[in-house]
Formats: sequence, C-alpha cells, structure tokens
Amino acid sequence: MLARPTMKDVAQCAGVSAMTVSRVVSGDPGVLPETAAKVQRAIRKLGYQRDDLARQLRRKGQLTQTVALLVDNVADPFTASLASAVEEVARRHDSVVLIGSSHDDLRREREVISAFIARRVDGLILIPVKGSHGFLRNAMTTGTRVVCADRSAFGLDVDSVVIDNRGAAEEAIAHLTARGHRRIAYLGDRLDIWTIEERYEGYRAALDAAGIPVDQDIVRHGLRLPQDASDAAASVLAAPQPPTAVLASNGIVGLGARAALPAHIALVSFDDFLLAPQLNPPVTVIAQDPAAMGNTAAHLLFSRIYGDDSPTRTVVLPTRLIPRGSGELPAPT
Amino acid sequence: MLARPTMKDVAQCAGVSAMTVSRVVSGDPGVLPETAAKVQRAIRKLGYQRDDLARQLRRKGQLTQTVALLVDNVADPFTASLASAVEEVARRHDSVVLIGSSHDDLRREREVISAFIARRVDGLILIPVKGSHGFLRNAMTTGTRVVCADRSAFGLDVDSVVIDNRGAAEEAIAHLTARGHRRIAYLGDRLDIWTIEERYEGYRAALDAAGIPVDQDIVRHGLRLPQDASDAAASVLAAPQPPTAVLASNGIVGLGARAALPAHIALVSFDDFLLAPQLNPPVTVIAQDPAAMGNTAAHLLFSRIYGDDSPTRTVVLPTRLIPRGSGELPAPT
DNA sequence: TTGAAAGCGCTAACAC
DNA sequence: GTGTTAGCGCTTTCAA
Repeated sequence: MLARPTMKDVAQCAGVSAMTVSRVVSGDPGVLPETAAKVQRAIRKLGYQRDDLARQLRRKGQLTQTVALLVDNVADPFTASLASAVEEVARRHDSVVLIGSSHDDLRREREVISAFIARRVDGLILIPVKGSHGFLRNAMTTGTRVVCADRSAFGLDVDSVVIDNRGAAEEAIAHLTARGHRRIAYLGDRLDIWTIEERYEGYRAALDAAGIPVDQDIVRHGLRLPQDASDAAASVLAAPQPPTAVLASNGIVGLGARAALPAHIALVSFDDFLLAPQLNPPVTVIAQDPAAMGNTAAHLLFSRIYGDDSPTRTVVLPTRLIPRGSGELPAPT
Repeated sequence: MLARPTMKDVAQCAGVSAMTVSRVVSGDPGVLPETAAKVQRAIRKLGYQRDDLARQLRRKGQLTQTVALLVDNVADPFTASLASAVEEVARRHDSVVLIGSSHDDLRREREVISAFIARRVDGLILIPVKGSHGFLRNAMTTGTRVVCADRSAFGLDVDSVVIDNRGAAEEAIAHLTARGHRRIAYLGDRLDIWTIEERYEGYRAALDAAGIPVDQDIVRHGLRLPQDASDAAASVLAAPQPPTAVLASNGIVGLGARAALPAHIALVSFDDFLLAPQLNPPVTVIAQDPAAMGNTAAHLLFSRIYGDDSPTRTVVLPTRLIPRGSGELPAPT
C-alpha cells in the first residue's frame, strides 16, 4: 500500500513549486499553459488527488462543502425520499451529505450530531427527536446552520419545514363524520413524536367540534410496526362498541391496520403509499410530499449557509386528502 | 457569529498547555484528575469541540472514521434498507456515512466518488454503474477500501455481495412452466444494469431449457417507472399471441405491471414489497434481503479497513421465492 | 505529569 | 507567472 501522494510530490515530479501545483489544481488562471500541462502530467502520473481535509484546515472560515442529515430512520420510505431530495440540492451546491438515524432516541441523536459537528459540517438538516436540543447551541453560535424538517424542535430557533398536522387530521375526521361516522378509532405511532402528537390533537379537536366524545377504548398509541397496527386494529374492533371508521397516524400504521380491517370499515391514513390505489377498497390518504420537504429544507439550509441572516421561518407545506374509496364508506345506519 | 474555539483557547482559559488539553480530550490517562477537571471546566465554558479535520491531518495513516455509500438511488426502498444497515454497522465502528446517488450515470458516479475520496473516506460501498471503474485504482492503491453491493463491477477486484440473479430468474420461470405456462412475458428495467442483465439471461436460459422460444413481442426493456411498466404490460397483452404469465425484473416494474394486468394473468416479480400479500391476487415474489446485503457489505468493508488482506471474496446471499397466489395461477388450457 | 517544538498537506499573503 | 514564508488546529516526539 503506497502513501497518498502530496502536492510536494507532484511539485517535485513536475519541477515546480507546491504553490504552482495548488494553483493548477484549484484552476487558478494565472499559470502558463505549458506549466499547467507539466503539472497535469505529473498529477496523472502519480494519481494525485487533493486532500480536502488539509485544504479545509488552511482555508479557515471557508466551507467544508459537507452537510449532514439526521433522520429518525433511514430505511423509512418517507425519509428516503426526503434524503434523496436533500442530496440532489446538496450536489448542485457541490456538497456531500452525511446521513444518520436517531431511531427516535435523544442520546443517539446527540451522539451522531456530535460526530457530524466534529467534522465541521456547514449545516445540518434535522428531524428532531422530542427533547431538548440545547446541545446544538454551541455549534450554531460558531456557524453551523440548522434546519428542522417534518417536526419542529421545541425551544430551538431555527428554520423549519413542516405540514399542518393538526389541520390535516381535523380534515380527515370531518371527512368521516360527513359520511355519518360517530365511532372513529385512532391508531397511532408514539405520542412523543411531534407530528403524531399534533395529529392526535387534531383528532380530538375534531371529535370535540362534532360533539363526539373521545373514547380511549378505541384509541391506541405507540404502534411502530405494521404488525402492531394490525393487532391494535383487531383489538379496537373487539371493543364493546366497535368503531365504524379508523384514522391511522401514518403510513406504517395505515398499512398494518388495512391488513386487519374488514372491507366495510372506513379508513383514512396519513401518508400516501404506492399501492394504496390498488387495495380493496383503495385507501383514502392524507398525502404529503417528502421530496418537496427535503428540497425546501435543503434550499433553506444553503441560503443560511451562504449568509442569509433574516429571522427564522417556518414553511408549512400543503397536504392533500386523496379520496380513493376507503374513506368514503358510509357509516352503517 | 463567534469563531469556533480552539485547543489554544481552552488551554489559555484553563491555564495549561494545548498539549494537556489534547490529552484530556483524547482521554489520555496520564493527566492529574485536578488538571483534567480544570480543563473540562474550560471546555464546557467555551463550548469547545475538537476539530476532527485538523486531527486527521496530523494523525497521518490514521482513519478518518468516515465511510461512503454510493447507491443508484437513495429514494428507492431497497436502497434505503441497505443504507440503514450500513449506517448501523458504521456506527458500531464509530464511523459516519457519506451517502450519494449515481442515478445509474457513470459520470455522476465518478464525480461523487471523487468528492468522497477527496475527503479521505476510509472505505466505500458501491452499487456500481455499468462501465469502467479504473478511476478507483488510485484510491485503492493508496488505501481506500472498496466493496461492491448488489451488483458486481467488471474488472474491479474487490469484495462483492450479490444474489444469484440468474438462478433466481430461472427458478421463477420453472415455477411458471410447471404450471403449464408457455407464453411468458418479460418486463424489465434497463438492460445495462448488471442485475437486470443477469435476470434476463436467466429468463432466456430457462425458456431455452424448457424448449420455449424467446419471443421479443412479449419482452420489454428499459422500464424505469411504474407507469412505464403498466404501459409495457398493456402492450404485451396486445400482442398477436398474448402471454399467460409475466416475469417482472424488479419491484418497481412488478408493481406497475400489477396495476395493468388482469387478475387471471400469472405474475412473478423480483423484490418483495410490503403490500404484496394484500393485493388481489397476492403477488408471488422473489424476495431478497437488502438489510442483510448492507450489513454483510459493511462488515466486509470494515474488516478490510482494519487490515484484512486476504484474497477478495464474493458473497452470494440467498433469495426466496414466496408463493402467494399470482405466480401459481395455472395456464389456461 | 506536563510542556515545547515540529510538522501533517494545504493555501493566504506577499515577494520577486 | 512563480516561489517563499507562515500558519490553519491538532498530535507526535522528545525533553523537563
């Protein structure tokens, strides 16, 4: 295993100074074409590639052209789309993306972010876990830009890109009550996730508004896997007064619930998924656009990185209730 | 915006030398507890965090504890699962993960990898695009480890983790011919993707073995989106002698085909997807395990990073044909 | 146990 | 147009 060649090596090989090599590599125009050619030849011969770590060190105050993305779970399709959009924008800004998962664990989130900060990332897009993000203060003070996506972080004054979770849930419930439903179950993910909490609050508020009491017999929280949701669906159906409709807090839950629900029970689920139209009945969803979210967050981040110091903004992206059949089933009379 | 505090700042604040701070930060035991406490206090007071970029520079030959993952498309669920597994293993080795998409474009692949190499990644996991990867030679010579996942790279002597694509396709065709099918369409993604080429070869070989001629009237390539696949499905059904069964080269194609195929046409698709069992008929698939693939690739990579110099290996992970109904429909007599 | 000096690979600033 | 010098923030090495 050879040592990585340095500028000095190239300089020696080309018979010039290291500075000239630096100029050539950086595309500085003030070099004679013949000199540049000599250097290029040496570079090719030695297989030289500039060490950006060393470069960054000297060019203080400059950008490392690296941004970080911390999501709850990289494997989730929603997150994957968001990440893809972030990567696309980053590439257009000649930056690379460090990615990590918090798995909704604050300690892990802090560890991973710390590793990112130590590598001097220019900015961080974060789907924040519930809890205090005070540990980000230092990094932000010294120039690391932060943008929250999907969830907002309590007590952290940064740009955010979210949807109106509460409003969307209210819309879903109104959609169901308009079809005569008065026993509407709620099946949800962990309540300590900001989006989920908001959606549940919307569920409660909408029932209230319709004069329907919230009945904990047909409410389930903490569902993480499709199987959890299937079990929960079966269990609310076994309640003394079973529901005629179900609201699912997210795609995973909707999917699991769908597998366990009889076809005549109405269902509205957050998050669109590819096969939703092909199920029987096709699933009515509240669709959001993860790519738009990633795209928006990344654009916000880079404008901050490039010096935008205006007051922090919260961008609320629209959602769309897509009626496909499962949400339009009427209540039995 | 303040400047990031340095070791010197901490040293001054604590009344010690920079070297002592370095020892404390690195957990060197040879420091008096009281001295260490003083330093810790200063660190907290200033919000100091070590600059790993500078650290790496001095500790030559040491690892940057950063690995890179280059996939075809981050947004793809298969890829997302793989990435998640890689990240998990990396974290256990105290490393972070740079991620990028090639979008099956060689030029872009090279650009992104180049950006990774410039940041001195310890290793790279790659889903290689078709084409020459000679540009990786230099990096490999100077110590960057490379592992291929999902696809093997022609002429690149590195560890690989793949499945037996050809064999799995043959198994699928045998599964269909055993049920009397002799008109089996092939709907596939781009043929210049190694896995797809192998699968198509398996399709042809299995038909040959069964004495069935390959008919280009019911073969389609280059399908990238579900809609492409739906259109292709409709078009092969309109052939003079329409197929009674379909093999789909991957999940996206299978999904699109499913939407356009009448329920009586048999279907076997590569790649399992969450809702496959809930479709009507439920979809028979050739399932692979992307998490196992990412996990295996990451373990191979880190063992190389830690100095394993044994001959390169190719790990072939098992696939599983899961009969769910759509692949067991008999041919009409 | 602690510190001083040197230098990792690169570039800013200045000379020539 | 090109070279020299110095130094980014850290750690290695050696001395005290």
